[in-house]
Amino acid sequence: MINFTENENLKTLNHSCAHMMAHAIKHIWPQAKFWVGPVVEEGFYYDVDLGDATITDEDLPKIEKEMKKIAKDGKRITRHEISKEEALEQFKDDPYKIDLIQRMPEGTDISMYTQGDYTDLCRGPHVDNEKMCRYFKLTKHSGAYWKADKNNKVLQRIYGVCFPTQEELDKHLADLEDAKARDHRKLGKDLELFMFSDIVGAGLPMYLPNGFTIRRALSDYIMNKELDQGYIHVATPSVANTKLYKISGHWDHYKDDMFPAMQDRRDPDNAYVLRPMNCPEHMIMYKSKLHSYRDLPVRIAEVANDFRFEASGALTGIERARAFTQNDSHIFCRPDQIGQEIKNVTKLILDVYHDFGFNDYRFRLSLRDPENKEKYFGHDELWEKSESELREVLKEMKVPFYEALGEAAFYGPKIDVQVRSALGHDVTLSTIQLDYQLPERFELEYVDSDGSKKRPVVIHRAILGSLDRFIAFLLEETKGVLPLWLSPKQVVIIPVSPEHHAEYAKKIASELRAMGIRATVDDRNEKLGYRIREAQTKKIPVEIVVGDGEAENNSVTVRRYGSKDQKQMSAEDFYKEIREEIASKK
RNA sequence: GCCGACUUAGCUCAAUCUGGCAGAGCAACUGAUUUGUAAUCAGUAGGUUGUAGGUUCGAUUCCUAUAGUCGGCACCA
Repeated sequence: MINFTENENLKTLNHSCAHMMAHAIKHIWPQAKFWVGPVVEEGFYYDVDLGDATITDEDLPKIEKEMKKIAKDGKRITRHEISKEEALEQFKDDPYKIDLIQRMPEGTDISMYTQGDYTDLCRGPHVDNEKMCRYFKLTKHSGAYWKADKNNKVLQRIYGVCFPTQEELDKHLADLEDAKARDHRKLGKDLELFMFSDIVGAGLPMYLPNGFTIRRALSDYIMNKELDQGYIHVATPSVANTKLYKISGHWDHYKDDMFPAMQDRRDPDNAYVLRPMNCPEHMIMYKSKLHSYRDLPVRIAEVANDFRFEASGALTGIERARAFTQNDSHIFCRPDQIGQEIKNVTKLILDVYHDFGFNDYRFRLSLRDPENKEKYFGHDELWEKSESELREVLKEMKVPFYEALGEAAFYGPKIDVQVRSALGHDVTLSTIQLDYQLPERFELEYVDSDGSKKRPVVIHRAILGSLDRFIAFLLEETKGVLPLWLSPKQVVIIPVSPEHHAEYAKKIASELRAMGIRATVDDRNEKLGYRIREAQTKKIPVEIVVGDGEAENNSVTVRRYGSKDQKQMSAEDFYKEIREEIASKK
């Protein structure tokens, strides 16, 4: 997918197109006042204040029509500069422009761009003439809070894309359509992986047999990886007393994002909540016995159900749900072990991504917002220390990363691994979080070599993130064609004649099942072509056809998903081949 | 939560704009057919049009509320 900010020519063109859209909007709504109209990864947008008017779906074609007219008219786009004072005078009736101008340094000249009867304040650059912006499409619109603050007025935001040629525009629009076909919500329905019900409730996924099979395979996979790395697995309850979250600090910081508490009917002092995360339980578990400095790190891991009352507008299939399953762990270590532990986790992440063949991900160092320090626990010195510890590890490991202010957890900075969903959402898949706060709040200790009590550090980490989000991403990456080892149905055996060959087909299936391979027989009374077609549309990785020839010499005819080639081989050879392939997780 | 839109059979969609008996394909079921690599034929059944109100002689269609879904915004420990 094209990133519009990466190509200077495309960026300029789209920015000019944003101005042309503003030009058109001004013709239709003369009262319109404009905020900003930048080029972003997915194209351009402009934020507009239309007074009491809001943009609806019907408005986009109207604006497009006016834009077409302006483009055809082909006015030159010209630049001139005025002083800050002149700008303030010229835009004195426009609070948005005043806001922008006032933030510019004293004494600087402000550049203005004029095209026909429309003039806008802008840094530029722009194309020479509006006629260059002929090949555009307005893609979506929405309300958007002024300055991204929900207490501010909602402006109307309109998104669009612009290309030098019609062909490129058409290609891009077709690509956007294709992306919709890989949406995990569509694949989840088509492949019968999971479902939702408005009676059960919004954001509460139910995994169907196929989806559950994938979850179990992923869960086994990651737990085995963790066992290799010295993790220990535990299970803790999905509800806890609110006291626990008062100690952890979540009650103050996170209550609004939790499901409402359940009050004990007999005891007004007791209430329980569905847990939004399982760190506090692991803290309590650590604290339940005395730890020697020799025993650290202790790596407590759990595939845990968590519940967060996400805003209704945030729910997105199983990518962001209100009930989900984290692949969570808390590493309790000595301060001198932090670097090595973070390195180990980073390696594990890279290892897992390699297993799944992921290439398109970015490490993000998530730091505190220096403008909003009161949002975070802990003093400056500790934050600076933690942030630089994480930064050092990434540098040392030569993992490319970028830094993002304001993305830290309230208790500490993070290393997040970001991926892009089919629809272009930037989501966190894996996370590593350094935490000095919870050990403090839970008064965790270990006995050091000199016999004194010391405070351990906690590293929170999730590799698959949540199984749910991971499945969503995996589906979109693979277009629903999962690797063999994860496929809910691995092999379907199709007897040429259900009447004559079903017995042999069932024999093959039962031999495969005895090896732990998920095999079924399709001996429905349908034509062979029909059953082949269904195996393909259900994306079953291996289909086997058996008839007289195969039954006679104990062989199978194998065809793989997406291929028209067939290969006849002995059943024994096939068993060997498929077992190796499953074991290799390819 | 905010702005905009959508919700019709198990699924994918018509009919809604302009109120007047709600249709199709696939899937399901029944029967015929007995199959060698992407859809065999015929038939049957399937709906208080998300839910609750309102307007109207009459509402899937118009209005209000509500739930869910979708695109963004905000949020995302």
